[in-house]
Amino acid sequence: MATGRTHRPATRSRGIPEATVARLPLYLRALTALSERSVPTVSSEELAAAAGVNSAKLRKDFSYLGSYGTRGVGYDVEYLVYQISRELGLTQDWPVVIVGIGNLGAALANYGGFASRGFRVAALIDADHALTGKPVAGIPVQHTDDLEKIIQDNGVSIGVIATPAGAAQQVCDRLVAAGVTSILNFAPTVLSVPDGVDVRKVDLSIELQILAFHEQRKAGEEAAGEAAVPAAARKQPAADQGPDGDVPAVMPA
Amino acid sequence: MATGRTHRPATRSRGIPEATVARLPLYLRALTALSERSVPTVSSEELAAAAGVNSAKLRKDFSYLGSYGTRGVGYDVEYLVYQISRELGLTQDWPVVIVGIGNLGAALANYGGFASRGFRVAALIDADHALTGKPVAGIPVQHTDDLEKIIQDNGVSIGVIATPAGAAQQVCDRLVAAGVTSILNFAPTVLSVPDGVDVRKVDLSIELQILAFHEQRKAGEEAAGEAAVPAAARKQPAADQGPDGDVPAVMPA
DNA sequence: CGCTGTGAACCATTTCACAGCA
DNA sequence: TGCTGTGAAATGGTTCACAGCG
Repeated sequence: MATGRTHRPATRSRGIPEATVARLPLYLRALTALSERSVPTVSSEELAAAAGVNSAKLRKDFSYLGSYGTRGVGYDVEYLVYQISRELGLTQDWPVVIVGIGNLGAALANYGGFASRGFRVAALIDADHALTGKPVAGIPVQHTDDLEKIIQDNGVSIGVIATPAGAAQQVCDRLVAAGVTSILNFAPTVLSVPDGVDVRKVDLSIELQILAFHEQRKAGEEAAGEAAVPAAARKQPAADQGPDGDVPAVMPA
Repeated sequence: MATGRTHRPATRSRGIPEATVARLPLYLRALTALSERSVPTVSSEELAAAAGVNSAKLRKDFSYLGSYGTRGVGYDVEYLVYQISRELGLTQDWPVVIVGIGNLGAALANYGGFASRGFRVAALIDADHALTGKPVAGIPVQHTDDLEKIIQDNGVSIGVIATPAGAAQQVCDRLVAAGVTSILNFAPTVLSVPDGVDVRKVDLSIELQILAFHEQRKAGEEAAGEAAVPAAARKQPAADQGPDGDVPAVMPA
């Protein structure tokens, strides 16, 4: 979900639904694997299984791109790989900067998945002078002072923020001012950006919390009756009121 | 969204929409920040701004939890923190294991956001004997051989997979067999799991590809020269290199 | 009066089911 | 005949707009 105020009201011309765009990389990955095994064609059923979706959805998705299949046969793997790559803009080179070279930033710099598609880590940037010049994943870290120059010299339009939360907005502002128009944010903060700038966020803690929600519910169902919930809680900075079951509760204070 | 074949047919009783659940951690984070600043109450408008959503959505979301606000006033911060925490299951302790202690696994182990909520890193597991016993983030890495025992001894129900793609399904199967019912997957693979097991995935490469799609489109619009997005993005025309020739993204390890 | 809570309208996405082509 | 491509229905989510309460 793009976070920024990026609600393009009506994506003119080739309006591909956002949900479809989000699945294209999935199809691409599955197709790439098939391509490596020299599989010439796939049916929507097979490809859907490999991508983890159902076949009707896949066919509908592809129908937004055009009619690239052959009835009675399926899809040509190589051809589809190319079409999807092109649609995603992966047939061009995307220089990317990573700002914040801590544990996570270093992991990202080393992540093979970047280079393998159209992405290229153009620079690593950190505010810590002690890191400046030190190579991480074979690339010397540069100092934040030079951020603007780095962006401009490399024609970077995509930035990755892996700084602590406190620094993220500031870094974001500088990236945007320097010309970056797409940001992948790993810092646990809501970034505000001007219109026209896309932000996507990845938040580990949020993902875990969503899992916890479902996990909790499973535990509840399991113990059919009430009064279940194992030895719970160790958290309680909560408000005065705070039994367990949801009392019709009225606000305290 | 949860990836696994986890279509629970009818979430009875407290049917909180998935989309709402996904936003609760966002609200919680914003509320926690307010709580730290000792702000007693917030309006839906203010809280929505802090969480990066609009106020109508926020109010609708909260209405699924119950009526925790006061008309004419707003929401009591502490009380809401408690209610949302409880709803998400964060009032209990969730031991988590991280499998695959490469760059990413180490970054995750060091990630403060885990511990700060109800999550506790119960164990780090890796297949590399050279790592066994070595402390990462203060926790000694254990060997994959002991995976089942570790899961059971610690009562772990949430597992994080940060292994290379090739090992992910196997690790997943073992985790599930040992009793794990929620998985956060960082490996670029579609995991198949039995019903009742939730899988969420985080894929860096996919996020970047989605950004690239929008970025490419911006470049196109710009060329059309309209009274649109001023964004001064520039990117290398880039050699429209071959359609394929890319390697499957493999996670660092 | 101000702000929450919520029915109802609206919009996006998914699923169904089948027509139509190779 | 088999599988794609796609209208149409169903579902899920968002936004509107205002009634109702503190």
